[in-house]
Amino acid sequence: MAGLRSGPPQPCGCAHRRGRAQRRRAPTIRPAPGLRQSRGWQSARAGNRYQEPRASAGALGGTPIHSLRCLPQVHLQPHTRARPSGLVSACPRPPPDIPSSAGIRYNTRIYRGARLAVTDWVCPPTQEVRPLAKQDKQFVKEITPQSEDFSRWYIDVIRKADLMDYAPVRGCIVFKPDGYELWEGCQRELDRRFKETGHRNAYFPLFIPESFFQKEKEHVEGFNPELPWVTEAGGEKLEERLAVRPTSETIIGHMYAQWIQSYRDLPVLINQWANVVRWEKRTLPFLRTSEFLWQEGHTAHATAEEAEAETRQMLDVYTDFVESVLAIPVFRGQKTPSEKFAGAVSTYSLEAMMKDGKALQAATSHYLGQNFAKGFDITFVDRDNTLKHVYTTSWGLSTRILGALIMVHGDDRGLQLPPKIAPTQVIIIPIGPQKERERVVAHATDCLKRLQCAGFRVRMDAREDFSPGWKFNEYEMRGIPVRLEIGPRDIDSGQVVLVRRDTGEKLVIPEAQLLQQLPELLDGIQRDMFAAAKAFQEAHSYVAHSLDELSEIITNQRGFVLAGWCGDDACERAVKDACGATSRNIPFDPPTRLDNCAVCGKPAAHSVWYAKAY
RNA sequence: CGGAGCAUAGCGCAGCUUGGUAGCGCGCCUGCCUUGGGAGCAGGAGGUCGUGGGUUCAAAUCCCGCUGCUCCGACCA
Repeated sequence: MAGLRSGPPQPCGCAHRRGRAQRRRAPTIRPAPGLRQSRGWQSARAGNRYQEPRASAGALGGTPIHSLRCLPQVHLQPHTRARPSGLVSACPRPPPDIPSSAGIRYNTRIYRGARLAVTDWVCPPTQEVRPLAKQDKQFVKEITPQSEDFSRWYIDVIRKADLMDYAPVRGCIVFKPDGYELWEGCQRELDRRFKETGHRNAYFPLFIPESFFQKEKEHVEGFNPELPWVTEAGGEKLEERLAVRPTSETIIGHMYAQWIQSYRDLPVLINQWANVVRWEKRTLPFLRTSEFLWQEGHTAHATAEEAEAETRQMLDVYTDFVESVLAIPVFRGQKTPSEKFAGAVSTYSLEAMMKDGKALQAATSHYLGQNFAKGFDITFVDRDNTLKHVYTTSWGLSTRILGALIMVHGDDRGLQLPPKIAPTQVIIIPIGPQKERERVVAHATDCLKRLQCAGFRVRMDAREDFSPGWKFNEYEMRGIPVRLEIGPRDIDSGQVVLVRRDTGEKLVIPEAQLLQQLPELLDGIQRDMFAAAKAFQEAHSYVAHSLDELSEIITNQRGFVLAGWCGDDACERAVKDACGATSRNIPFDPPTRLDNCAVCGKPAAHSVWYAKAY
């Protein structure tokens, strides 16, 4: 850290390089490479969850800081590096109600080969709206515009927003704190939902004996090419090589075989948070890395019906999480046989549409039937005193979802985070001349503490060595949903300025109403971000009746195309060969029914979403 | 794993064709000055040019290998 460097540079006696041109400042605004917070970063976090503020927190008024007993004292001094800690658990409160995405409904109409149209658009209540200053100016110059090169944009954003760094091992990344916090948010929300549906966490080994993979034929064929092997340890060659897990069906199956004896032991409902490794040929940060983080649920049931219900239930859990927390609309459906998980009877998926029109599988849930039960001899004695194989499921969601989060909501200014997942929901920026500074920072700190105490995730940037304008751009790039500006004029008139990241709208509200209005504002942003993503998804969803039509849309329009499918692998393959799109899934509730296979013209067994995929 | 491109200071790049002293902008450090959309002035620090070999009196520069990243294709969450 620069802040730890010692003293001013010492003049050295040796012949130092000379002749550097005199430094000239460019007249234009320049970016801040590195985005380091070198010092004086006065910030603190509140509780993990975005919640309705407590009524008892009171209105923002003249209550002195020290009267808020629930917070430790925070000393704000310029150039301190201390981060106030202990604020995290300052205000314990019950879990929030996460409204289901079912609350938002959209009416769609389908045209032949045409776009799906959105007719409902929810706007949050707004107060006074001031125009965004110099709105058309491109501030974040180091981010390639999406329209120019989407891939480049993606890489630029994740690096500038400081989410990750490349690791020295090929295809591996470091999740930096700002990126890892997003994953922690996913864990928090998902874990709660898993537990609410009766699951418990456990942890299984990273290493899997080679012989385990042989027990399920499809499984071994599916994963063999991408397994890393441990062949030597402790200076000796191993008798049996160990795979670094690509997924844990096998080793968990092995354990379940020992744990399950009777129908009374069922169901087994276990989830594991873990890292897994798949040696990928082509890697992309978050989307495809050699090692990635995920959760994998593994359950065992007495009947097929129960296992199938579990499979579908977890898909619902994922849907709720992805749509209501991440504000990413998804297409739900079943994978075609060629796209299903190696070893599964059936695979279900959520497919999300990125802003370049490509698909990203957001989560999967597999009904494994008795495939693994037979491979690993997982049996139980049923009520009728007969020995039976169990029925298993597995379901997973990985850090890949962060790539979706970025590519669904991000824009040319950088990241854009939905309030429910944003590690920081509100950034407070005190503004004012030197002589007013003490007063402004004290007031802003007061505001910070009230918001934190009310359960919001808030930070303040009171650094003096960055201009307000710089900070505005900085936090927009980092995707923080709401910026709160406090300056002398605001204090004098008892107001604060709130600025939305998603629309750029400025709202000036009385400070006394902040605690009442902020939840509405955050909810509004959450809703609008989902609605915007939904509108985009529907605007880029098409229906095709022939391979030519399908191909033309994929090539020229980008997006998802719904087409009839007879069920033959060859027809699916033909689509891929024609335009590079693969079948994403067979939707549960297709927006329209198609009578004939788009490729061969035979009666269609299903309607399938096709798209180019990540 | 095939095809292409890139690798020089924290970041973005020039220098390479035609071998000979390591350069620019931003950032960083010090001081002053400033703060409602990326301010200004002055001074300063920082690079064995990805890595290993070769050619040469001499290599960032020429040649070969390796590694990593990016893009395009085949495989996948």
